[in-house]
Amino acid sequence: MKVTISDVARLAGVSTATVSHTINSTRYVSEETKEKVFKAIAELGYTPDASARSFRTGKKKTVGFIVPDISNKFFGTMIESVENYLSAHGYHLIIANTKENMEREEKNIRLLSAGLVDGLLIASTMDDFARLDNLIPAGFPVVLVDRTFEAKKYSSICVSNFQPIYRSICRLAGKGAKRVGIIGGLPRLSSTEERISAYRQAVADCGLAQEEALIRYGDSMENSAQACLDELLEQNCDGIVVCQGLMASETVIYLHKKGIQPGKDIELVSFVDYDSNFNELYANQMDMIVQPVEELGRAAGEQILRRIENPDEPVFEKVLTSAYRSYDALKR
Amino acid sequence: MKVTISDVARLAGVSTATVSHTINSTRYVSEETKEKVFKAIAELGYTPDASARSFRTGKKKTVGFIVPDISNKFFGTMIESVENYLSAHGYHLIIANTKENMEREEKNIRLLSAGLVDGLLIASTMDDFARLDNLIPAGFPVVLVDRTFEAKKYSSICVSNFQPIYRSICRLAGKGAKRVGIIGGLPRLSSTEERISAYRQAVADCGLAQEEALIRYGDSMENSAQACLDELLEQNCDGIVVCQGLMASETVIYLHKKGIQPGKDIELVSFVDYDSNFNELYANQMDMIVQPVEELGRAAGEQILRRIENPDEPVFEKVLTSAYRSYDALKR
DNA sequence: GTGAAAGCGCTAACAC
DNA sequence: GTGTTAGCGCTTTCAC
Repeated sequence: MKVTISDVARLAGVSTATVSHTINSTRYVSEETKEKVFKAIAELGYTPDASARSFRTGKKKTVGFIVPDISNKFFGTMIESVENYLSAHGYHLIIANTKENMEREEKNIRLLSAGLVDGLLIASTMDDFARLDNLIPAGFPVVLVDRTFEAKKYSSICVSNFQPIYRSICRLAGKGAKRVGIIGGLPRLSSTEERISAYRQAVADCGLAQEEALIRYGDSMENSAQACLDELLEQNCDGIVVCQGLMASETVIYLHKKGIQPGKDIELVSFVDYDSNFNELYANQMDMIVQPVEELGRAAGEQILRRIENPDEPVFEKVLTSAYRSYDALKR
Repeated sequence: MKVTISDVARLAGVSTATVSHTINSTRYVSEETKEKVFKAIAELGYTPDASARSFRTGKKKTVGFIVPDISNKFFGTMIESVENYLSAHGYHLIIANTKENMEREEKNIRLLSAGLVDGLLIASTMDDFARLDNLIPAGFPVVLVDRTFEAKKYSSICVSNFQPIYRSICRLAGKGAKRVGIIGGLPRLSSTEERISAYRQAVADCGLAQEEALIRYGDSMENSAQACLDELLEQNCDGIVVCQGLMASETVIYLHKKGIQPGKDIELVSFVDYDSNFNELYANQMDMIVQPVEELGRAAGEQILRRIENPDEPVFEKVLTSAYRSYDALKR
């Protein structure tokens, strides 16, 4: 049978209140009483029941993380970093995978916010802020991660998308490129939108070809880059920018198969996933944009705990910057 | 304020019992009563409180997964597959990352099994079964994943380790290799042990060099393969077997940097992570062992739910087999 | 076909 | 310095 706090109290010859207070150090208990209590606990092998406790206190010590694609290295590393921060602060992490599917996101937010977690980290795949907002109970702690919305109702931790793209286009222009294509992620995401708009602006500013056919969108899942590449190569691009890590590795492989060498036959700039081994292999053939994933995760963990512990703090926005690794720097 | 079941009952003019039964379809309720109840629920925006419910019923509808390294593609894909199965069956997944650290595993098992989850999936990093076993409350549903122990006390889902290694050594021998080295994972793990013992046996059976210096161990985390490789190359190996995906990619990169080409200058066999893009890039230069990660995850989810729902079923063991991709098959 | 009420295990206000 | 006890929101037995 399950051993409860009353069993411990009985054996130790004290009240349940005293047991509770000894366990939680929540009021003074004399040394000798403490000792009796701990002895009884050990003897019975008592462990406080977490679900009774969270029911009583209303705190679950648990955070939910709505992720678009767990098996993606970018999010995998982020999850690791979040989990690391949370567990160091006594919280647990519940993962929900949406596979970039809005219905799944909807369902998961609903389930998790209904008393399962104290707060929610969301890397949303929603196209519509209102649809997301409707799911969230009033006052429920939420932090948006990696992807945000116009309406600044919730705190967010993102990475600057404009700057690295703008910079990369200018670099390609400086090296003589005339027709630079771009492969973006899902068009509905804030990150994609920012990147594409940076592209448009840079292409205009640098006097490069401005054609809609040079802008392609993948879905950032397995095998979505090839079709985009075919279309881009047909346009005789002399430069390509790839906006996501998985698609970047697919690009590299596909070009390799076609015998097209980055840095020689075509200029390539890619978002690469943190610590992906591709970085190493292609570091001297293409420019890389490396997002600070671990910092993203840490900051997200930090913010959600803040909001949980102090829900009335004003909305907070953090924008981190990516590292830009130019391959020219590596040639001597 | 939080709206509770009594608020709904009051507004609908029925008892809390009726509300509960309507929500859960747990006894007959007349159509008109149902209607009143649902109307009240909608009006108040009522959501049953998950933590009250799990406190009352003792079921959390949550499974914990103790993972050695979340950011590793192998486990990332596995987590995805587990989460997929669980969420389809109304369960949530709590992730705990141990970073191959036994103390962290200990702490996490203790925390999670104390009323936070209904069952535990463990890819254990423990060297000692007793140490693991001590942490688990009697009768608590546990399924071991990917790594198991001599004592068959818990159900397990693993991948056959002996066969692919044995086979690969024989293949290398058949191609004329004389000195085949191996890079194993953490020596304390069952998977490593099985692989190394397959290696020893194959090397003996095939008449290859049997030297302890040909057996090296990495820790399967970032940057652990290089040192092993240096030592192995010094031994003038003509073949190398790498027992883990991350170390395999590091191997490929390191050899590339040193100008050593797999399949030409040296024979290479690697465990590669499912769907890692390296597969594509090196498919015609080295043999690959691909583990059925998704099936592993699905089977693990299936088994843990079985044990949760029927704790008295006998212990179950499943051993899946890896795919072997020989690169010779690709040359015409 | 529905209601009343006990009680899951714990915390915390109140009392002494 | 410690004990008594109400009650968190729900499910479920028992009763009608």
